[in-house]
Amino acid sequence: MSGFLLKEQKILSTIRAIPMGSVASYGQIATIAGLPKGHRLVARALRNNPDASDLPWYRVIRADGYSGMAKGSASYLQQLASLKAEGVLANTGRIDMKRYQWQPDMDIFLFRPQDL
DNA sequence: CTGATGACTATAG
DNA sequence: CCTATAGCCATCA
Repeated sequence: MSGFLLKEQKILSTIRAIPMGSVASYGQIATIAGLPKGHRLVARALRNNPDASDLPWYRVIRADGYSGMAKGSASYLQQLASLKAEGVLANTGRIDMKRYQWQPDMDIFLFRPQDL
């Protein structure tokens, strides 16, 4: 058994937590899953589970706001269609991360002077 | 063991 | 806006 499988489950769980109408970057998913340097693992986890049910894989995009899929591929087209259906895809074909990037309860990341 | 690869990213010019 | 580069880590030849 590889420890990677456990990480993979955490990654998939995190992706399942992305709310409708929001998107997350590979690096963001990795960080939330407890793998700050695991962006590559997120990509691998998705590649290993292309048909996992209950997995909104299309909400995972690149940090620059574009799809990571090969342009023109079936997955690429499906991802764009799904994102457009949720109303997060701009006419330019690029996602406005400032507006639609998933913002979970960030309290744990905020600077809290009273804790120092 | 070594080097290449990938549904990636941040930074620099 | 663009390209180049280093860093990343599991997997494969």
